[in-house]
Amino acid sequence: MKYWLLKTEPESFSIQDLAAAKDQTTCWDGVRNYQARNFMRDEMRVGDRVLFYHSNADPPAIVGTAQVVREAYADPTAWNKADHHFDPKSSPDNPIWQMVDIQLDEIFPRPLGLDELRKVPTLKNMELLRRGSRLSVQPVKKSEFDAVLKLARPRPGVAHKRL
DNA sequence: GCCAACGTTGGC
DNA sequence: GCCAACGTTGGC
Repeated sequence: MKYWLLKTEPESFSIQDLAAAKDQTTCWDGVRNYQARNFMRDEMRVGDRVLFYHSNADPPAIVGTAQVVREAYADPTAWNKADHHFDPKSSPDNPIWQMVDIQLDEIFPRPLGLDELRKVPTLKNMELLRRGSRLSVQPVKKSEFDAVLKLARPRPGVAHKRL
């Protein structure tokens, strides 16, 4: 099983939006970066765990977790002229861009801001915390994922409430 | 709103 | 295939 971090601007799609979605599931459309697409297309598998990150937020923070429930398939927003992420190079015959489906696991009791994450030794080399890191789909190490979960729990050993 | 850090584009 | 110009991302 692999671990990932997905970025989203909460103004366009937040973890609260995911919680309100049908089956608490959404397609992750709009990715228009080849490296990010390749991670989704080539490596993401059903059951992989996802850290949900709010960028351009106050504070920028990891706000919860999700899991992959459908593997990569064509992103139709790329061939919709009216869509903000329209790409003329993409078509139903040659989709280029792909997306996965994710389902909410939990919203953390509190957001884990960048400043707090930077204090955790285990997360020192996390891609998210690297200077100039802009990739919207990032691999996360198991040790990093576990450290984030530990930070999110109110107290060790207390089971979290599942939504 | 600034700007550093990237990715992409297009002339050559 | 180089690389300058340009656009975007995203923390601050």
